[in-house]
Amino acid sequence: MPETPDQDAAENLAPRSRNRTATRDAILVAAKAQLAEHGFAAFGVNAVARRALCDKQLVYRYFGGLDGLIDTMGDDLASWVSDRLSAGGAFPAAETYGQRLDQILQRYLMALRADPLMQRIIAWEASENAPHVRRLADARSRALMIWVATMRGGLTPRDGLDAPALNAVLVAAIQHLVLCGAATGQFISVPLATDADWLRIQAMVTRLIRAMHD
Amino acid sequence: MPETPDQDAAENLAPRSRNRTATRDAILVAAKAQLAEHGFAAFGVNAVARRALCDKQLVYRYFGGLDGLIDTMGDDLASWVSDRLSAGGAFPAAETYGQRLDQILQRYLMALRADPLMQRIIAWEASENAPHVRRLADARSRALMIWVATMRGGLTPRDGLDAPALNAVLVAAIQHLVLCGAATGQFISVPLATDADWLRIQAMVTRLIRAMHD
DNA sequence: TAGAGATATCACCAGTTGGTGACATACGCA
DNA sequence: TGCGTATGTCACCAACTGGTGATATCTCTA
Repeated sequence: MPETPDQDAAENLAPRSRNRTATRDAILVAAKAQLAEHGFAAFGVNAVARRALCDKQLVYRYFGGLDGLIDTMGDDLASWVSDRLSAGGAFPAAETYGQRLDQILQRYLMALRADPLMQRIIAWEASENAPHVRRLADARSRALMIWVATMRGGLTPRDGLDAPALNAVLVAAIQHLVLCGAATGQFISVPLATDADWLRIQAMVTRLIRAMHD
Repeated sequence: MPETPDQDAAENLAPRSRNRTATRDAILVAAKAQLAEHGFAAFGVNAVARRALCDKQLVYRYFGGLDGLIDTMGDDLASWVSDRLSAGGAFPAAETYGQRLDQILQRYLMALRADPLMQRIIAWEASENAPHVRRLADARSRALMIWVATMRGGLTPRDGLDAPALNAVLVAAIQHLVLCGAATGQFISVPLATDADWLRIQAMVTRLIRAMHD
């Protein structure tokens, strides 16, 4: 992921002096920002507290440590995911399952590209199997699948097609390309920086879905 | 990735007392083993030296620090990649570019599944953009592309197909699925543990290639 | 206004990290 | 044989980590 300049300054507006819920929120916000900007390698109690401009003791008091904090982030994630993914408004009508799947995956790709926090969580998920990561990843995965189920409507895939396997392949490809694109701007010599670059990938996804579903 | 029990014992056979090249090799072996087993989060001068059963000072003396060590690992990687990928012997004859691509990707998937070190490097590559990681990743990517070019033979993709984009999508999917499978044993509810699980994915890859190339 | 309870801060711990300089020891060459 | 050098070891540094107990300070209630 690209290194962004530190902006460890206070990202809280209110004075928030001696206000428990406000401090708690500030810590949560700081945690998300820290993870999004600096990745899981630099994610810890000290870093979060420093960023939230409060003592790390409060992280222990209000969340019971990093694990509790991560769990809380996971709880947040559900609504957050659907917010981000629904940001583009309702889908246009789709006649086939394939068309709807294409709409879903295109939107997922766009949302993921614009969302460093989600990228970081996915990268974390693919790198480690520590229990807290699992919980975060599960929360993310669950939220995603609920959203997909909602968006699918009454459409069903055609017979003789291993739809779950196809979905896995396409979602995995999208996630990996977004991660690598964010990190290095390319993938096996295919550029992944500009919108035009991504249009090639998006077109390929559409083409693959058409070939399998139509 | 699954946690494997520590086997930090000596993985060196010879007494290797006061033998520079042997010590150097031992450090290199230890570095690879450390990265493969415990991931990049636990990868550092201290861990490697501890594992190689020597003083960390020697890592600095013989490699000029972690960066030099990683660079040397990258140099090794080239031959290592082609060794692993060529392990299955020559490919059977292929009539079309699509058939050959399928053979290549199937073998890549198998090799990757069996290779924790490569998995770790890929995960690292997708997570960070630090300069040393870049060099490792570049070495890996370059070796892979050389191998693919060699294996491709004189076959060419058909017109009107964005072959690089298709390759990017398929390789990305394979890498991501292998990573997530190794870490959690599944991906969006599709199991990725047994050989039978992977057969579903492999069949889907074949099907996608056929649809695009034949 | 006085006190109690909540909120925040500080000081400290043991352990780890990356990194360096000084020292001991064994080997090979004169 | 003795000596220089390559090899290996040890001790140390500052900085950081996760984690905890004691203390200060504010706020609200009685």
